[in-house]
Amino acid sequence: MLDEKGISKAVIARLPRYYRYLGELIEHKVERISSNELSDLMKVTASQIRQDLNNFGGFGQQGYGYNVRYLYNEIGRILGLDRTHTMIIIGAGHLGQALANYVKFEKRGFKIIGIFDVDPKLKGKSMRDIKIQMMSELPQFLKIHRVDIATLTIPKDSAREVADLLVNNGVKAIWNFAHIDLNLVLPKEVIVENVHLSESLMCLSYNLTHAEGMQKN
Amino acid sequence: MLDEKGISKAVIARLPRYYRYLGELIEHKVERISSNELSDLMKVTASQIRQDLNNFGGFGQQGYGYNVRYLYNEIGRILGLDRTHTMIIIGAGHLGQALANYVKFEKRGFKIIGIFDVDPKLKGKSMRDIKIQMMSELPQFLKIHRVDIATLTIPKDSAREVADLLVNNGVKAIWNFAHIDLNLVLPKEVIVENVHLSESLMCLSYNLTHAEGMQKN
DNA sequence: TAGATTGTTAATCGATTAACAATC
DNA sequence: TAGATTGTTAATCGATTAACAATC
Repeated sequence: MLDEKGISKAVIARLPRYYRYLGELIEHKVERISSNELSDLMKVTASQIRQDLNNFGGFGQQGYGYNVRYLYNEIGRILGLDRTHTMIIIGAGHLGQALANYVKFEKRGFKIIGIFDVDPKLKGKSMRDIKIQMMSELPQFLKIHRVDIATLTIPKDSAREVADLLVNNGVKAIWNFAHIDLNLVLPKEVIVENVHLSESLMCLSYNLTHAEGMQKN
Repeated sequence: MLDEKGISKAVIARLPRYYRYLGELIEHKVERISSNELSDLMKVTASQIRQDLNNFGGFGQQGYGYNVRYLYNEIGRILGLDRTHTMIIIGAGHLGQALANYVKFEKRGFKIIGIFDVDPKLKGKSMRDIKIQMMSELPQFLKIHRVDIATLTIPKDSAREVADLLVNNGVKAIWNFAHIDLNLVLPKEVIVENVHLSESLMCLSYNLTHAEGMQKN
């Protein structure tokens, strides 16, 4: 396996999309594909596909192209989808529920082992066979269970405090839906992936407002 | 107002974050800020801040910096947050409910005027005073109401068909949560903003898997 | 006025695309 | 073998950063 260090964020962000298209090709029983055919399908340059993949190793064969299933598995491995990641969800509101109920995550190896909320009304209730626990039970839970990823679907005001608690109890990665840049306030070795839905909607609004004069890039 | 055409996606994507920080500064009663102070706060270069803002006009003053509230309002205007956008939600599952219940969208001018689903069990039920309607009622609804944005929180398999229906009935922008690149299958003048949550989670997984050898950029 | 800080041009850096030799 | 297509180097393009004159 070649060195996978120093890969740019842009490349990494494209991998899941390659993975998705390859998965669909498998569903359609396609066995091999050239960078040119994939380029047509995904509307990116063949050059970019080859460059991106060669960051991680030579997965293709001259004169043949890429074996779809092999490449799919390799990208899955690069993305860490060949392992199981344990996950907890903090915040059992609608968004937390939406994520907890999203079955496909389980299929990709993200196993939800706990759901937490501050609301006493939710005490004892369950989501997908997982009992909702109170936040006060979280520290003890973290002492017993290894948690790879904590998903934060809580209001921004409590996000920092909760994130600190998680990090102090050994959580190494946070999937953050609160409107705060947790990466700036947590130790830099903690992995934070921010999902800012309102910012996505604002970009849509920008494009809608400035329609007709299509922006480049 | 200066020309706002030809702004790169990277710049646009940063505007909501400036907007958020400026909003917080207003909450903290900060009246003025220099690109250098904002740079410290947001961990981007002062140069980038000045370059980004100057794509849209000179909002600052030499020797003074930027007036926080003025800049906030200007960026809001650039993002189209000074108008009201009508929005419908297609798919009243957990994610659709999460978005429908997110009060802040309303505050920013995104007004939900309809929620649709295929599930007859949801018929007659309401979310935030908005009655859930059946998909069969959608075409008629679109003839009566101007819809700026359609939010798609439905499975990927029906997404394309529904998107076509929306576009054929005059919807110009789609906020897409289904795992399909609708921008590639719809007419190019239709504005599509994709939110692929599973791809975000995969990036997190990548970083977790390759931790210690931190990636650049 | 002097000091501060912008707006903007120029320099650098990195990412994307093109080209082609290597090779299946 | 001949044709196809990769892996990889080189060229281009665009985005970021640095520098500084303009000016409040």
